Formats: sequence, structure tokens, C-alpha cells
Amino acid sequence: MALTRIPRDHNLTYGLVESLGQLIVTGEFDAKAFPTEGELSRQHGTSRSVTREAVKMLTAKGLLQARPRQGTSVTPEAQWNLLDPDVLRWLLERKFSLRLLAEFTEMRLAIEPAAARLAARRADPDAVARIRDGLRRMVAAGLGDEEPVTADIAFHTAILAATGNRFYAQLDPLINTALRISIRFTNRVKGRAAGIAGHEEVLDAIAAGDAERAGLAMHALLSEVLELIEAAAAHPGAGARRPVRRAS
Amino acid sequence: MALTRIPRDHNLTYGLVESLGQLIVTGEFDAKAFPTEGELSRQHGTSRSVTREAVKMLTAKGLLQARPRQGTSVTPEAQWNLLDPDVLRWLLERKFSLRLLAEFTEMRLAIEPAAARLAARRADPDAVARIRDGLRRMVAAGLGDEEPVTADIAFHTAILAATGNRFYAQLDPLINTALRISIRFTNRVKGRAAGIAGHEEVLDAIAAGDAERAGLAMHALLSEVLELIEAAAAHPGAGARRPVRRAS
DNA sequence: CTCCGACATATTATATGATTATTATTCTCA
DNA sequence: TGAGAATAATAATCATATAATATGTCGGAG
Repeated sequence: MALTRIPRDHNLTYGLVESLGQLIVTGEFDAKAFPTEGELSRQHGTSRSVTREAVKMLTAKGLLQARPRQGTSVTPEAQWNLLDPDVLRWLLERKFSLRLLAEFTEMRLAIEPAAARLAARRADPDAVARIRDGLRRMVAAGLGDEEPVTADIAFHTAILAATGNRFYAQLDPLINTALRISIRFTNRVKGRAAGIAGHEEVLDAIAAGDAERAGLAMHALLSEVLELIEAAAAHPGAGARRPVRRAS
Repeated sequence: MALTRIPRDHNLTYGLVESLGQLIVTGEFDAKAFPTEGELSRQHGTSRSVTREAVKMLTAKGLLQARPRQGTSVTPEAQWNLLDPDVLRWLLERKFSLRLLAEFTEMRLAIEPAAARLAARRADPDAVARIRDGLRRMVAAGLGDEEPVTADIAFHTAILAATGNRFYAQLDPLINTALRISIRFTNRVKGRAAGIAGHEEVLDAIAAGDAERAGLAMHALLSEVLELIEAAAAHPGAGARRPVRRAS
């Protein structure tokens, strides 16, 4: 039961990437120009090496671009790599908007039913067992044994993995962060959004190899979530909006 | 009609990122350990600064991880950010496999019909015009006025943009590179894969606001592509496999 | 023999100064 | 007015030094 050794990610460079990433997505530099290399170093008390490496990482994620004499600048939002887990996390956590959450859910509505169909066609007994285990944990979480979000995530992750398609599996970290936000939100609005029953239907269909039913069941699940989000967007103020906390 | 000023991307750092990215995805370091910072500098004739910055960019894309004393290492393939345009491009161009192309097409088969449905529900006249223009260019390309791939890409891009959903729009560069490879391949196997007629059906449905029909038409289009790829995978050698060229 | 801590060591992480390349802006001159 | 030259600002690159951090090694206590 060894803890999987998580890389520390605890150095100046990664810290600066986090800070700058959050500042960028929250629009801190929409008005004023992005600081120059030297300014960044001074402002954050880091060496130029660290600064440059952080800027390069953000460039790799599409948030920044740099040219001599012109300086470093924030790229137009359309070029941001929303499918990068970090970028999506910064957006959802630091610049939460129902609009963005709705758009992401709209994409899940395309991906996950297809994933369920593939899983129904391909899942081997082990994969099905992992999905079933996710569901079991969701039920257990209802009894307080575990955080419900974690179990729900495990369920969806297991289905993505069961597709045997690397691109679906790749969406796992994205869906995880979004789900964490999404659940936190849908719970506040209406108790538990999608009941255990809906998840059971998905699992049954996959286990039975019924691709069509699995897809439809997953679609129903996510449609409900999307409707909740869109309803809330139409009636602002119904659920208290969580204020955007800024890094101290 | 000014050319959009494309950033030059013509410096040592980006060059090294390209080289290393290609080497990594082609499995160059599966056997031997990834070189140390100093070794990389010597091997590529770059200073430690550019070496480190290149490594950091690849780290941001999930290909590398570095820890003191342990050295830098290639991450397990499951952690690579396949949804990063660079990573996908390296894989498709330098380590082409029908398997990967099939998996990607499988994802397009989830995304693009959904995009077509959304486009049918939301597309304003301008957006429809842009889709129509893509189709017009495809027809013109048949007459030799333009490269067919470019026109086809414009068609798909316009639909993704018409969804008004940033995540769908984000898939544009990914689908572009893949489409470029995909078309090159499907053409070799069987002349033009999906005829103009299929594309016209998609456009008509979107213009008519018929979401269901648009989705089905797009689904049909991509199913045909996927079938071609899977058939070729089952009969290796039917179409001459393009050899993987290595950077000189 | 096993476990634990001190120490050595390799490697990345950080810091800093200097130099070069690139390019937007300004100036000069025809 | 316009073209070309000079200027200057900025990132890009290089070089070098020091710090931090894992990892292995070895000796000794139990």
C-alpha cells in the first residue's frame, strides 16, 4: 500500500508558473502590458533563470508569446490550450464562470456517451470490475465512508480507461478537475444531481455489452448536469456564487 | 489582406524542443536513460540555458519530468499530453501508426457530429457562410485551384468555430494536423474517401437548422474514414506505408 | 544481521553578469 | 515624402558559480 510517490512540484519555477498562470487567466494583464523579464524577476523575487523557465512553460501551454524588442505578451484567449489540465484548472478555479462550465459539459456530452459505447463494446472483465468498484464507492460515499466526488471521478475515469483509446483516457485529468468543480456546484443547487440509479444503468449496459443503451444512459446523466448549469446561468443569484479567491 | 504575422519560432530553444520532442515520441530513450543537462548541452551544442528551457517546455507538455540527483526522464506515455498540438504532430508525423490514427478518428467521431449538431442549432448566417465557403473551396480544389486538404480543413474548422463552444474550437489545430495526415492516407487507399456529396449534406442540414440530420451526416462522413483506416490496419501492406523520416 | 544516521556524490535548481540577435522606432537625408 | 540608416529596447544566448535535494554508501549501535 505504498503511497505513489508524487513528484514534489515544489520549487520556485513551478510556483511562479502557478502564480503567473492564475494571473494571466484572470485577466490581470488585459489592460497593462505583461512585465518584462527583469520586471518579473524583481516583482516575484526570482532569478532570471527561474523567470525565463516559467515563461517558457507558459509559452508551451499557449498562454504567452515572446519576441525580442516587442517583449512577452499574453496570447489571445483563443490560442490558450484549454485542453491542458493546468490551464483548465486555473480557469475553473480562479475565473469560474457558468458559461465555461457549460461549454465544458457540452464537450463531455459528446465524449462520455461515446466512451460508454466503446467501453460496452470492448471492456474486459477487469475493466468492468473497476467501473463497478467506482459505483460501489459512490454508494459507500453516500454513507460517509469517502468523499463522494472522489468516487464519482473514479467511476468516470474507469469508463474512459475502458475504451482502450488513448485520447479518451487523456481526457481524464481534465474531466477530473471539471467534475470536482461541477459536483461542488450541482450539489449546492439541487442536492445530488444525478442519482446512483443513472450510474447503475450505465454500468449495467456496459457490463451487458449493450453499447447503445450505455451511450444513452450516459447521455441522460450528463444532460441533467448540463441542464442544471444552464438553468443556473439563466437565473443568476439562485445559488450563491463562490467568490474568486486570489492567491495571497 | 495582410498575412497574419506568424511568430518566427526560429531560435535555438524551439529548435531543440522540436528535436527532442521527436526523439522522445519515437522512443529514442526507451532503452537508454535520458541525457543529463550537461550531456544534452554538449550533444546539441547549446548552452545550458537553452537546454534547460527546452526541457521545461517539454515538461509542460508532459513528456519529461526532472528531479534533482535522479535526473531528467521521459514520463510514461500515458502521461503525455496527446491533446497538445505539438505532441500530436510529433506522434503522427514521426511515429505514424494506423492504430493512433484510428484512435484519433474515433475521438473525432464523438466530437464532430456533436459539433455539427451544435452548429445547426446556433450558427448565424456568417458562420454558415464560412462553412459554405469551405465547401465551395473543396469543389474548386477538385478543379486544381487549391490544395484539397486545405479546403477540407477549412470546412471542418468552420463547423467547429460555429459551435460557439471554446473547447470544440480548441480542437481545431489537432484536427488539422490529423486531417492532413488522414487525408494523405485515405486518398492513397481509395481516391477521395468521403465525397463532396456527404459534405453537402452536412452543410444543408446545418443551414436548415436540422441538428439531428447534421449530426448523422457528419457521423456518416467520419465513419467512412474510420472504416478505411481500420480496414487498412487489418490488411497491412495494401497501401505502402510511408517510412518514418528522421530529422537529419 | 538489521536498522539508522552521517556523509559523499551526482544532478537539477537557482543566481548573476555579459554578450548577441532581433526588430520596432526614430532619425537623416535625398 | 519616402527610403534607408542609426538607435534602442528586449528577448535570446552564453558562461560560470553556488545552493538544494535525492540517492547511495558505509560504519556503528542495538
